[in-house]
Amino acid sequence: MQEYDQLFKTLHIVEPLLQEEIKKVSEIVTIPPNNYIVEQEKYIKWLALVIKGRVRVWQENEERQILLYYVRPIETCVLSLTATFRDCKSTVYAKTETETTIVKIPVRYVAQWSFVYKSWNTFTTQSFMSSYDDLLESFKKLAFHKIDKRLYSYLEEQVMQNQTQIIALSHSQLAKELGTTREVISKILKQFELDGKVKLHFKKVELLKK
Amino acid sequence: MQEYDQLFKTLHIVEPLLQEEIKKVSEIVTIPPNNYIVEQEKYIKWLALVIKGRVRVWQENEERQILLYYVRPIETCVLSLTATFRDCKSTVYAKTETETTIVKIPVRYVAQWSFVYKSWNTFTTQSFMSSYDDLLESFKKLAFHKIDKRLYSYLEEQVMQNQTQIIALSHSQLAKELGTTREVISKILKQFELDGKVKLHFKKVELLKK
DNA sequence: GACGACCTGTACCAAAAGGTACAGGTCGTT
DNA sequence: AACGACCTGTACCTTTTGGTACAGGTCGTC
Repeated sequence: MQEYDQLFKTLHIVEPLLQEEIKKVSEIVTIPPNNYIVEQEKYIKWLALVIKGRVRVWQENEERQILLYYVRPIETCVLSLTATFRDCKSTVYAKTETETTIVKIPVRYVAQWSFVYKSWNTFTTQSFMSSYDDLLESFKKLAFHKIDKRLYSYLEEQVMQNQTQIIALSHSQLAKELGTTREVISKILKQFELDGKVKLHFKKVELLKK
Repeated sequence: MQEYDQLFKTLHIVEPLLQEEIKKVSEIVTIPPNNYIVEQEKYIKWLALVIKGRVRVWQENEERQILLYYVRPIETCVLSLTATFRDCKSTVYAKTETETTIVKIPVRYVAQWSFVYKSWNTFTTQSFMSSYDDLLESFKKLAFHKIDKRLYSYLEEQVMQNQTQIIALSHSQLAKELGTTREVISKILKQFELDGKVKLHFKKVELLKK
């Protein structure tokens, strides 16, 4: 299967035995947009590797949400990974944003392989590290930057990842990404527009190049 | 050496070969209070395991600080651990708060052992996971809770960890822990006192039992 | 016991962020 | 083209947090 070959190549999984095992125990599924992958307080039974599509991962409380990160091909959701090892409840939400294809690997193999196969060990370790660093960076931004700066960073990030100057999100969606309210986003965006940083369209923000 | 035996026991390091290796390549050092262990932007050459004492780990920018966590016996600083694996620059500060004894293990062994020794693998993995979860929890608090609630949580946390109702920190030290300013802390603490939640002393806060 | 360094409390003001209310716009559907 | 659902802009107000200024307290030490 072509999906597996791509997966192995990207993750540098070279051991034939490991490749065999993955093919044997995993399952490839395609999920429509707007479906939950993990829900808060639910147990996670498998590790998900995203092959195609995009998954949004966030935290929420009663009245707010805040984005943690997006999972794109081919990354793995590290939350999923920590949950995998501890076999415990998830404290975050993950939902598909586009049609998404994932490889599901049952929990019990994940830890065991990391001791047997060097490339699996490397992959899981690397995953952890980069996620930890990312989270640390997010923490710092949240602690020290005001919302306007965080919003601008967010827009830049989106532009870079999607390779287009248009961010197709409404103000209230942006508010959810940043853990704030619609009005705040509206005001800041309007100010950005006055400053010549963005151009506003209906349900779209265009980031103007400097 | 008694320090090593305690270390092995706590970390469940059972392999005689690994115990040998650790003794051979590591170094035990005792550091006076208020010394930096890692500094932002500096390369980390070894992994530190705290055997005795207490290390404060935080982030800062121009005008503020915010606590990430404390390292106590026997935990390891995961930042140190991620840095260990990626052999890259640290983005946080770590400083001893009391006289602290640490075991220094050179970077190059840490990754390599985790593939050879099951207990080392388990230790590093567990370390990662719990740190990731902790950070996630901190992120959530920072995103959703107001300062008064975060301050109260912080006080409760200190009481639990130190086994005393007295938190021996000045208002400005508390402000640094939570990434805010002295005045804000003073006001909130005064309100807590009026509410009968705490009793204020000079450079000390006493958390009253409910 | 006088001095300096640092701590605490608070009045007052400013900035940032959040919330209410409402006017008007966009767009898909019927 | 009319309706409803949702989006955008904004005036206005409140709450939260931050910053200035200063009065007075605590404590070590010389």
